[in-house]
Amino acid sequence: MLAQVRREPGITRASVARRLNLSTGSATEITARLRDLRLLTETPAPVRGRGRPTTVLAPHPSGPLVLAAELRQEDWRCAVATLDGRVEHLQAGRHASRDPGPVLAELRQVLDRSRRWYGERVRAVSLAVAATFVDGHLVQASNLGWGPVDLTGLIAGSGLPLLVGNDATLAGVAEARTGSASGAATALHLLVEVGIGGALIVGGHPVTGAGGAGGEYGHIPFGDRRLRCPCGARGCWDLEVDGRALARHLGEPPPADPHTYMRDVLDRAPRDAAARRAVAAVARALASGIAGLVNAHAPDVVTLGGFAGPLRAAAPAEFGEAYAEGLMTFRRAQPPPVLDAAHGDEGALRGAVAVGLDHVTSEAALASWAERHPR
Amino acid sequence: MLAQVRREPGITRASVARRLNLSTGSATEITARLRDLRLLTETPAPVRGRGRPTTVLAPHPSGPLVLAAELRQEDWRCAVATLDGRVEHLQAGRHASRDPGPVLAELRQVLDRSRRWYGERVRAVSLAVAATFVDGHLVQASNLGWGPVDLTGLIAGSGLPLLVGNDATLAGVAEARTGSASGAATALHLLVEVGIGGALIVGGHPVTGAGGAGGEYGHIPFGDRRLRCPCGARGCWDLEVDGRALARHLGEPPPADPHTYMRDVLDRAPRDAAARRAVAAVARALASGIAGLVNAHAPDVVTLGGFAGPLRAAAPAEFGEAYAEGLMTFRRAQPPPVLDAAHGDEGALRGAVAVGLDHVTSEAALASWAERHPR
DNA sequence: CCGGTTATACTCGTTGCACGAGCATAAGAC
DNA sequence: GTCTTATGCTCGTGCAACGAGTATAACCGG
Repeated sequence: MLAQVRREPGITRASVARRLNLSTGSATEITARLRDLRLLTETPAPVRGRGRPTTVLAPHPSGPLVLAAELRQEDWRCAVATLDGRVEHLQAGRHASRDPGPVLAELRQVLDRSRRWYGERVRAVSLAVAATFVDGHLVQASNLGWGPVDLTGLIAGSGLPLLVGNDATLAGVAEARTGSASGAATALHLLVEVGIGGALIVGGHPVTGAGGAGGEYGHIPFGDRRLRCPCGARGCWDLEVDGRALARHLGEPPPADPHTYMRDVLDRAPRDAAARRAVAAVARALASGIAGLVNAHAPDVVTLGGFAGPLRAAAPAEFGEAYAEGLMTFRRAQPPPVLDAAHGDEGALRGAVAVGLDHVTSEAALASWAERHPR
Repeated sequence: MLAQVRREPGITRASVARRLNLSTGSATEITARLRDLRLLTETPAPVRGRGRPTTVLAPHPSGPLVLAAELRQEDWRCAVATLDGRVEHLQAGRHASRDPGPVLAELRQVLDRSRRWYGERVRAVSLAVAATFVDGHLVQASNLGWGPVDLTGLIAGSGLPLLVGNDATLAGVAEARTGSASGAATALHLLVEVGIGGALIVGGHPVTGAGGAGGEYGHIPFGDRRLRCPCGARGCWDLEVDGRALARHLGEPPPADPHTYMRDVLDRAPRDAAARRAVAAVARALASGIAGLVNAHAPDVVTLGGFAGPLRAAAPAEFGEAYAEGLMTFRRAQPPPVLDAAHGDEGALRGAVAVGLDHVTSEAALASWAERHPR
């Protein structure tokens, strides 16, 4: 029932019962239990037509919460979410420094303040970072210029679970749950920022492999094997689809900030033929790689985040052509649609919220919540 | 409990109870129910040490069965399996023709005979074919030289479910359940025959995407973009890792039968320097692609089927080097082990059995079985 | 304003399933 | 021959959901 409330916030009790094939008796009983546990409340629903009015199910005003935060290249954000998945932004800011220490100290302050404010209601803290994680440990964040960093200090002493995840993976989760890929059993999300990240989402859950270290789609060798990637491998797709690739095509030196560089080139592409050609080449590399991944995984839908959408928009013909050419013939009749992400740059944060709520509504977490709120 | 019996055939009732944290009362009750339903039988277990002797749980002698068959390039096989996953081969033979009609007619005869013999016990028919399936329909079997073929005729009129799957995918399932990758949460299986197929197996289930059309790992563009693949795309990995690739490296024309050709080249590689070099090049292409997939999916283990194992064995140094070079630096400390498949060329058939048993032990199928065997 | 219609909620007895405590049983150990 | 150990069986208990029947709250039409 909690899952249903999350899928359709503002749903009425009667509809939930229908969706879950519950008898009215069971619905009564279950809602009463959830109300007593301070998980849900019922408020009279606006009446529509005949029949006895039903109630709208909503998160309990003193029910569990998830704190979610996102660390991006230049800034950070913090938000709080209720059981229905509604997100309220709390605070945001630019990093005070390029080093992990001050950045984490600032985030810790914000999290501490929020925890004090919401008290026992906070049941999990969920973090999205543009970084590679192995077994919940940040091993590398090339975007932020960080090596291995211990994030557990952010909530040390609170006893709360700290959930961490890659930003592209979490954005993919958000798209699959409530975004452009909602309803798709298998979805592929690709996020171009500096390099390319992504995730295959099956049944709403990312396929992240051993230790959650999967989703490094940027390091599949779709590119030129003569190019060495900072990751250590050769021919990485990463090198073909971001600002560094644009600079190579334009015969310019590698940009210090590939992110800003790409924005500039995309901006001037409509007027500048050379920029237009470079963008088209990158769009082709993106589309042809996507086609390869579609061949391998047959997603129902592909979603594009970050610069991936604008790249396609800037060279739609080349993108479409390379996508079609890269597909196996039998897939060309009904290729998976390639859609722009619905969540924009909120995706990673909303994905972190989703994962946090998954945890909070897990069997075990609900049991521990029930112990604290007896009767 | 049925799942546990399948995971550990020959397990005793007492151990099952321990594994599932069942009280002795529940174990008594559940086994009694399953016995009455003709799903399990209990036979006295060989005594070991003190204590009251327990019983071994085994499939009921008139319990449900799965018929499994595999269609390969030149031959076919048919087997029957009980709930504990034990497989008994029934019949095998070479194809009478290269056309689907006679081949399917022969297989249909064999299946019909088996169905008559086992009667109502047969609850599913599961098929492994070296082919691409979309929504359960065979759309292409380039290996067999078939286009779209309707397989439902194989069991028409029986009312049984026909489960179909790609051979590489099913072999991967077998490896993940009971083979070299058993216990791995995420496993990658790669099968080299003509071209390369594979599957990512998460929690024992293949990630097959929309309509089950995934797993076409051979058509990821890891290769030379100038080469056009029969599949319609360019630069497919397929073209780099099979007999056709060996022929290109040896400067010979594309072989009519890449399968036999590869066996020949592998055979003479120890004596023939040119063959050795060609094999090494192919082993490198294989390993470097595997490394790319490991970067993307972070499997716990990679298993090699078909010619993939022999290719590595013929050029272990080159394979290992290309594998390591293709990995992201942070993965090199503990790269996923690359193991030869444990099931050999039985993999696909055993995978088909596994999928068939999954179906037979599903909630719905057990309910329908229970209706037929009341009390 | 009042019975009829409709949609939903509440009550209560029933059912299914597993648990746990206590007792029974079958083997080896002393 | 008893003791110990491991397991199986019986039975009363509890939980969760169901279904049938009843109650309630809105609209509708006269």
